[in-house]
Amino acid sequence: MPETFYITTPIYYVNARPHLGHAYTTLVADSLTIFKRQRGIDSFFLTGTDEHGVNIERAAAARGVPVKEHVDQIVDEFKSAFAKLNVKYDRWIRTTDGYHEEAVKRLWKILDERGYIYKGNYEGWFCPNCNEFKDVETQTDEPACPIHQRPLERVAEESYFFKLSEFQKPLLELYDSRPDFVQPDVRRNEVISFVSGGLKDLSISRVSVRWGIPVPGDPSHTIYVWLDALSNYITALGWSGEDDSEFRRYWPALHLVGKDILRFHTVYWPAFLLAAGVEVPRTVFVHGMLLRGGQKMGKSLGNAINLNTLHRHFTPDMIRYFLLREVAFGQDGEVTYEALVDRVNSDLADGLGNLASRTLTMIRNYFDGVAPRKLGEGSDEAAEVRAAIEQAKARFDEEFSALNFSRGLAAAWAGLSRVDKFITDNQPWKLAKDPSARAGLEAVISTAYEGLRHLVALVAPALPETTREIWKQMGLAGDPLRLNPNEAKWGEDLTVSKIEQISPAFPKLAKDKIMSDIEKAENQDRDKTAAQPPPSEQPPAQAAESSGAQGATQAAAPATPETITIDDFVKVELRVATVLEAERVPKADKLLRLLVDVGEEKPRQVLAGIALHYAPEDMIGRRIIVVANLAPRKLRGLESNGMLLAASVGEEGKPVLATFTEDVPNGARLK
RNA sequence: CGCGGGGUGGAGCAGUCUGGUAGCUCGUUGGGCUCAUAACCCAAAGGUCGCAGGUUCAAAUCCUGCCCCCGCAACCA
Repeated sequence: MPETFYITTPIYYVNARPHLGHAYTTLVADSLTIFKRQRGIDSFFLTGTDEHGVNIERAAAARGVPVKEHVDQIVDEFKSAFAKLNVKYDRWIRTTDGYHEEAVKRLWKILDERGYIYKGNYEGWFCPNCNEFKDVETQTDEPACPIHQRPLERVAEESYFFKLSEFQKPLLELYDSRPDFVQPDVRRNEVISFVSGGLKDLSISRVSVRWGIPVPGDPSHTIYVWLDALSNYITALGWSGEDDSEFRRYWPALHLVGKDILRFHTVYWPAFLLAAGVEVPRTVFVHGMLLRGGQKMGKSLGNAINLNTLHRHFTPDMIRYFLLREVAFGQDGEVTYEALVDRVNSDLADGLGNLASRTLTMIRNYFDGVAPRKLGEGSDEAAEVRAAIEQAKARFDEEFSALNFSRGLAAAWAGLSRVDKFITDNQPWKLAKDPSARAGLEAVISTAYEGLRHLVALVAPALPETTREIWKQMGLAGDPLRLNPNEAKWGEDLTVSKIEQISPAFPKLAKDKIMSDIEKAENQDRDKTAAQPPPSEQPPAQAAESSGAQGATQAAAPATPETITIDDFVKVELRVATVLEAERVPKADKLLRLLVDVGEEKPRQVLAGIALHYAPEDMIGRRIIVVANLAPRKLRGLESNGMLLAASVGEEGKPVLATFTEDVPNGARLK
């Protein structure tokens, strides 16, 4: 059977706008597909969108739009974002596609028939953003999702369960017998340790969610979105359908996923497949997160890299190359615009682009535009160049196959710089002035051209657009994206057409200007974001990262500055108070326990998260403003009866207490 | 003992699994060259690889202990 290659990205959850994180995984998959296709491997690249779940339902409702219309819009955004990045997937699956829904139902039936599904009752906490049930210690009345910091929902309902608990052993055997099933090893260890700790049966249906695939035979339930979503990897290929030829041809897959969705792909998904008697994936490769300022991108507003800003200053190839070269795939990677500009300038403009430019210019000037193909006897140094290129090709192949893109590209660039050195060492511009050195000149230029030809084909997966452009400028026929660099022979016969036009493939970027432009754009974004209503009012703002990457958290709806009436305002009872006592709350970094006199009979206990900026002793005797009619809330086991007012300063939201400069009695009301 | 990541020349990082001359990009200094996108080539300066022990012929790498930084979570009503 001929070798095939099937690669998938996560399907992206349509409650966030496409951002660099989505782009990252997708670009990697695209490049890897090009790499495989060059080598003659029958390949299939799948991506798509995950569109079911409570959260989507609610987001649509909040916008007052039918759910399908809502998701259609966001799907379009994803598609156009990827199109702009020059991504060429083979299929885009949507979990709302009819064929997918039918196949998921069939999967359910198989699991049911095989006895892995039973009906029970579920009671617990659910995060609508993660689409996951959470084990939380219920210290407070309203536990929040550890990832999204938003309130969890209490769910107590009838539910179907999947007997995940039966798969602890089979899964551990899988990890053990197939070390490459989960990669890299750090992740593998993480999963093994998780599964070793025991597996509970998994709730796989919801009665309160309508936007989903109905459970066969019991339409009051919908199928758990992760069961629905994960299935896409096989349903996309027609698994269990009328025509399952693609499934038989391409499955099992290489799944690229981010570390945030590790468990779904390495525990639940193979368990579902084992239960259904379907072959498990070939490999789940877990990549890291893109970071900015050491933080997961998008976490705090303002640090996300905006795709539009990126497109204004950089071509898709530059973005793609940068991500592949700069970030060690599998690890977290720091991403900055400055690093991007530097990379592009040194590797692409000064490196590849300049080598092409100088080589082609000499061909035009000395050979009337037709590349010489006479390598001649070949000096020792020419042989070295050839060896360097061969080595670059071998290493590139090895590293790309192992998904070490960064190292592969570094190897290619080592070859590139060997050619640069060769040109400089041999000074063809001097040979050109000496008619008797014609043969030598031909040999030098032929060698440089040949080196460039091999390198351009080699790095095509990382630079699909520009390598094509350079290829054309070089007067070469065919498509470097379809050429197997390993089959290209050194000095082989070629038809080379005359070099027509030489234009820089990568113009050098003006760093200072770009940096200042970007800064301006980012400040504007920030201002816009700041003007948005609070998250609870927004449609799908928070990113539930089904992407494996991180969220440029943006509002999907236009900003509508909210106003309140005077009636709303008078509901808030602000009163002057004096701090009587203050102390740190044990084991809490940020929390102070205050006893304040609000002019009532008894002082009140109020908790405040200001301990990082105010020492307890500084607080005593201070006159402050408290919100007096706020519902009591327990924090760290202590009841807080009110909230004190403070300005929130800077990005970190450093608190600065509100106070009076004149004498005001305790309990005085503010209005 | 909450979880995780990290500490490598001025900056940012790789290398650590599989011990064996400490590498890359940027920056700095000097030189060369002029075909090329003010680019390319050569040379140099610059590192106790967080600290302390241990294993070893040999440790950035393995083992033990410790220090520091950064996220996340628990607390920011």
